[in-house]
Amino acid sequence: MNVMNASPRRKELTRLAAQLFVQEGFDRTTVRMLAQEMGIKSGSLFHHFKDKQEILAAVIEEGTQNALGIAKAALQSCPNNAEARLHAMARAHLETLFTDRNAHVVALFEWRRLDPAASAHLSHLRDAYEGLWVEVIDDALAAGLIHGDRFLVSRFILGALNWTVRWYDPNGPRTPDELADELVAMILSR
Amino acid sequence: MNVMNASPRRKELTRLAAQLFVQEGFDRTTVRMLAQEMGIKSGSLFHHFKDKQEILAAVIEEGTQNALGIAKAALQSCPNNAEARLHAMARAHLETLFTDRNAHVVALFEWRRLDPAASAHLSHLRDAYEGLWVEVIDDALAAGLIHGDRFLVSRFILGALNWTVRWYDPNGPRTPDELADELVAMILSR
DNA sequence: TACGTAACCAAGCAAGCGCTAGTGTAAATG
DNA sequence: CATTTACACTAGCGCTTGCTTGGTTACGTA
Repeated sequence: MNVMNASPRRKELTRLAAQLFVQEGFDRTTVRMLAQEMGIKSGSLFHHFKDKQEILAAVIEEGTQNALGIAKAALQSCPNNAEARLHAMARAHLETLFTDRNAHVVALFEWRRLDPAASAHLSHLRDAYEGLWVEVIDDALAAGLIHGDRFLVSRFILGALNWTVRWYDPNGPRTPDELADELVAMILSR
Repeated sequence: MNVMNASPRRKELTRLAAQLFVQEGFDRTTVRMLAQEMGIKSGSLFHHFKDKQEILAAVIEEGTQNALGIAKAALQSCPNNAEARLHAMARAHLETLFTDRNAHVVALFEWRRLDPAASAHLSHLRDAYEGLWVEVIDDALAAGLIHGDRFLVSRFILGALNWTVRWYDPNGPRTPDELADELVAMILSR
């Protein structure tokens, strides 16, 4: 059963689930497929997770916690000026997006499959993450680095960044950091 | 059966299907739900479409054809300079995205549910549409309106635009045109 | 009147779904 | 040593799924 634990075993199972959810989509991933990937029988799965929903919630929670941690760390260990912080957030976003790709793709594209309770709980986490962005963008606007409506600017930036999961090839010539820098360069006023 | 026809009846059914696919997602939309929404019984559905897959393909084809038409018209009826064309494309993109919202949301988020044959066929249509964008962006780069890598710039712009379906409220204070103009303003070099 | 065709329906099949119940077992805990 | 805990198993229930079957109805055309 284990509602909120995070045993190594459960973490590993969550990782495998994320992979399958990305490959097949949440709805098409059956508990039998999950169990097979995990090397157990489908019945055994419900020892680790209360139901299929909880697996989805675990995947998304894991990914978002991770993103929050990486972003906070990036902001603390970067020069304290608006431009550096903007770069740091963009880089952190893409870094977490591609090191933890499966979890984030699930969070981005399967969020609607969460039941209301899980969605409410996880919304707080996501809001905390987006709060970091709002701060950084406000600073950049105040510093005159970019202009426009703070709401629109942040949505456009996050949209451009999140959409990268649809086309970016990690084995291609560009690193995620280069991607982040190119985007920031594109929107900086000069 | 009717593989490639576009009778008024079929068009209307396709429109209703798009709405349900957005509401519930393709996988969660059952043929019984579709039939009920259409005011017929589930068996009758297969008189109009060969299978559930074909309904999805019809929705996406309809939407993409529409987008292509609107974009071409917009480009032809706008001043022949790089900046005007960039504005026109961005506006056309958001116009079609929100007048034909359901079909486009399906195209963006349920594309992977297409079987390989339908996907191959529809990819050509989508490539034709993206070809228009590539032209316009190349012109804007050549004119010095924006800078950066042509590939990255186009992906970032399309990402920011497409992501709007996740947050934009058509009943809010902003029009799609204003959205498009704000995005173009954000990336123009000055 | 006779025919062709588009549109529809009632009924149901085979397959697959999430999940439960009950059991076995090895390791950790008292 | 006795008990609990963690993890895995088998078997299958109850239900829904996409789709098929075999037929009826409405209507334009010859």
